[in-house]
Amino acid sequence: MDEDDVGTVDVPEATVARLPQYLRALSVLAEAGLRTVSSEALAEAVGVGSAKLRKDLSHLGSYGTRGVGYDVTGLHRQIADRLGQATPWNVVIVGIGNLGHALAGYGGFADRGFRVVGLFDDGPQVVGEVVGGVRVRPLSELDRVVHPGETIGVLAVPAEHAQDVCDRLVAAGVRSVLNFAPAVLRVPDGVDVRKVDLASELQILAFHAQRRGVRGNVPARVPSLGPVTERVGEVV
Amino acid sequence: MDEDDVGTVDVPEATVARLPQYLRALSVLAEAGLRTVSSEALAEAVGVGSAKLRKDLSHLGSYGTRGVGYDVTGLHRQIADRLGQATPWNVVIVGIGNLGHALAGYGGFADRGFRVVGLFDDGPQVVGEVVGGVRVRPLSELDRVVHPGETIGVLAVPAEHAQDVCDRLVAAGVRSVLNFAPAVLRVPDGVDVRKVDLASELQILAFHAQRRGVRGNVPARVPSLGPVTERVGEVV
DNA sequence: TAGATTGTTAATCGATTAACAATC
DNA sequence: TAGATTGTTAATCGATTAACAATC
Repeated sequence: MDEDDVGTVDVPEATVARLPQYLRALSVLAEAGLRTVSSEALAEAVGVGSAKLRKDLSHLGSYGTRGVGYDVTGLHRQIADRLGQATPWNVVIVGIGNLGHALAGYGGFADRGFRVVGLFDDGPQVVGEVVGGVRVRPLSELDRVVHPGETIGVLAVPAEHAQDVCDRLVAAGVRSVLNFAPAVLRVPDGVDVRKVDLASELQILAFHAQRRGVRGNVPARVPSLGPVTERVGEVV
Repeated sequence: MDEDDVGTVDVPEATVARLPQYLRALSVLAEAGLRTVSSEALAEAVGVGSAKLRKDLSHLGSYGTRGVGYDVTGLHRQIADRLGQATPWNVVIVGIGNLGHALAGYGGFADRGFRVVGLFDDGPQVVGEVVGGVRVRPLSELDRVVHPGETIGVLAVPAEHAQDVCDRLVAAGVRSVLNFAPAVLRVPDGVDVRKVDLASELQILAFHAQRRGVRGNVPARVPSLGPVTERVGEVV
């Protein structure tokens, strides 16, 4: 495959979802000074099987070297290119409440190719506040910050406002939305929405815990630093 | 299937991940006063196909009524039971930085069957602070709050501390972990870990955006509230 | 050449989907 | 009975996995 062919061939969705994990592991290995890495070792670092890793990389048209492994920085650059991280993506966050605040101040985005360029909220007590060096603006100013098609919108508003705010983001030219509101968003074709539902994640854990039957009966042997009877389980 | 058989039969993982969405939609419908709902209507509310919804519910052994639909409150209770929400789950949050703070103050957990019973951090400037009515404690007090097997641990610490803190949670009896740190956790059998990686979510969106080819070329027609030339795209 | 490790093949597994018989 | 809608079947699709020939 050609270097210029980036993005031409279809990559399975399950593979795409793992690319960020590979990228991160490669960053760590590169920082540790490693030059090459085998599929076995990289897979171990990411917590997947080596066959799956090789299959994933084969979709990128990535070439390792048989008998040797993958060039750490080379593979890192290849994946980073695929994720469009040659230049950083602009991100706007709408809804500067509890969660929006945290996301605005989260250092982990900059490290991974994203730049928070706008914060938006219509609450009069929030507008004007500066979070992480960025001033909070009213939503009416969305157009001034969003580069159509080049800006990712993060939605951290209450569920009841999510659709409305999403519509405004799309109108401003946002084509990629990360939705933290527990609401289903309708968007036109060509707009990509991903949803992160924090409570759902807990509910899924709860389902499995319930299924393991830990509820109600005393768990068999739990590694513990002290006798069980000492635990008071108070709720602060 | 028996009412008592809850949790006996295997539910596919993909189905489990959708149960929280169904539950939420049913809450909304119940609040709107709806008595029954068809698979078509419920599926529409959740944004999935009706065949998938019926298949999912069939795994629960749930019985709707042919020709009529599903009883809204009945189905709600059934799913809530499966998620173990007859009684609330206890949650502890470790790492009261930016994100941990937001999670501790997030109202959306209580509504959905979870109770934040402990906040932990070893930073001397954070310990003792009260967030959302709960006092931040040092990690050494984990044992006092965790009910072995009945408490879900939320990890909001930096990646480099994630494994260590996770080990301490497990030692205290936590069997379900929600990990926000971009790190791979090793846990013993019987411990369930889910990972939420915020930067990854953005990277996946970026991959698709890049693939759509929005980068570099002006997008065709973007619905907009004003002329494109007016956008200055400043970075605050 | 001998040893190591990739990239690919083929088998398997799980999830989705459409269609429809069962039945309210 | 006629109309509506479930629960299930069977076909299809996509993802995972193990094995191994290719090749460094």
